[in-house]
Amino acid sequence: MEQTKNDEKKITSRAVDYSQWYLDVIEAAQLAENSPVKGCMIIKPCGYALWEKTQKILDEKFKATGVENAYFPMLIPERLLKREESHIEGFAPEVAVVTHAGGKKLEEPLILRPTSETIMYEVFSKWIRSHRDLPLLINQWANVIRWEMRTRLFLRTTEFLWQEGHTVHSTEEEAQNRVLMMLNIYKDFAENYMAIPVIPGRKSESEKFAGAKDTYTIEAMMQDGKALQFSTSHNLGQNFAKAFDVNFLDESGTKQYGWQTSWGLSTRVIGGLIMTHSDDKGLVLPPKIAPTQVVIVPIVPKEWDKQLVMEESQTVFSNLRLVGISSKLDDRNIRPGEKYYEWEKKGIPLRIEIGPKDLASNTVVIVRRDTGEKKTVSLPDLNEAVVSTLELIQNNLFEQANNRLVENTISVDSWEDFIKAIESGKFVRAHYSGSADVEEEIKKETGATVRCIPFDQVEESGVCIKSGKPSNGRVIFAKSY
RNA sequence: CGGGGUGUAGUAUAUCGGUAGUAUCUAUGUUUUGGGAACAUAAGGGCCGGGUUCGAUUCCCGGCACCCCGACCA
Repeated sequence: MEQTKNDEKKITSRAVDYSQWYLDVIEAAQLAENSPVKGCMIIKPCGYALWEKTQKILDEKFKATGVENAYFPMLIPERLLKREESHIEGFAPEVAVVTHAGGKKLEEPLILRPTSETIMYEVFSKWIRSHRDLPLLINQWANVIRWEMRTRLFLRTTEFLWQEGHTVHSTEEEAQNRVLMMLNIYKDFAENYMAIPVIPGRKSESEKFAGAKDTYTIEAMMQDGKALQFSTSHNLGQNFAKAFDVNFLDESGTKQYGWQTSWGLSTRVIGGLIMTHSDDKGLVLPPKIAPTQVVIVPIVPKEWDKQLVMEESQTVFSNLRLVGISSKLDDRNIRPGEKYYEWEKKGIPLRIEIGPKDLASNTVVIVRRDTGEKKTVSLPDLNEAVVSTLELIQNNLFEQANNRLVENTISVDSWEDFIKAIESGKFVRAHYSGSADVEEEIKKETGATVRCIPFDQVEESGVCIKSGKPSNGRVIFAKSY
């Protein structure tokens, strides 16, 4: 009991530290002083570099499946948003509206896109006439505005950056395949690049996207045990196609509505990255997402060593570039200890120290950010050692996060255990009736929601944790960001 | 929008109804450099408006901002 209490304390204090790291390490700041725009973020270069890397990796994967990039307007006529009933219901409370422009009141207000389904599908209906125009596979990198009541840096800001993919297919089956294909790309990105293990599954009725037939998600666990919806992929069915007249003539000349999907991933994942790997020393970046993978710190205690050490550092720097490692040579005139602390705080995966002692023995010292382990490596083997160590770091970070996820996921069968488990920050596998009312009740009493109906759900008869009604499988409950 | 809290230097903080202090950061100089260097000098401050008072950064009222907790959500 005492142990649990201490752990909770530790977790809480960590959660507080994260918000500090957002500012210090990632260099983003929420707009505050004298600004009417609340909860927007300024992403400075070192944070934006992470987003650029994300864009690069995803773009490549999208293009490999035939998706093309395009761009649509940020201003959307209000009437378009109203076309699909459940869509407007879901988004109306958080939409920002432009009522005046050009010095006059507008006849029809324009909304700032909270997402682009409506304006894109209005256009798609003109682009698509025949089954030969399908599938239509479009992605857009853009900003969107959602006037949330409460904001939180990176995880929920008024304006955020994201990519939103939108596709139209001639068959329901093809659309469903696309939905799962994109979810898989997100899972690959989360696990193999950001080293964040995720649980893929389907959203419950009340958590799904406004206007979708089904929403699929990958859910990650932060260090405090709370869930983060990493990204989602929606099967829109024909809901929007019917509202926006997205139709085509099939082989037999019959008019048919398209089957649509949409899928997105936002700057929220940068927050997730920080909250998954950071430790008490600061940020920890997995090598495959780190804009700078290695920092080289030359050590020059005596002036007469300086030239030799600097020359060697330059050589190491150039050699690393040859094997595709991005590195930084820190030749500032400050003490080495100060540099170590700075780069550790910024999460650079690997540090190379080069000094006179190393030159004498034709070696260098490499230090891992994740474990702090120091190793002496002979110069000719350096490139190889760096490449293999970065790989070890990448794998270790995933392992650590995955162990945490596995250890903190439990199955429970009684309401008392359920409450206890949720309070201690676990992912809980429990039986559930599937009714939205029951979910609402559980949320009110415990703060937990259905994160997803996992793909690995096993057929098993039981009774709903709250209502006692029969259920044939467990879903995942957790508190979430 | 409801409940609670806080506004002092770029940052973090202290004190006080009567000259606002410390650390850090910044600038310059000297000595330093294998885990956050030392000394010297300089620069920099009370959210906004009103009231009480001889005098307000302090007390009171109003505004604004920010933080935490709820409802909303990627």
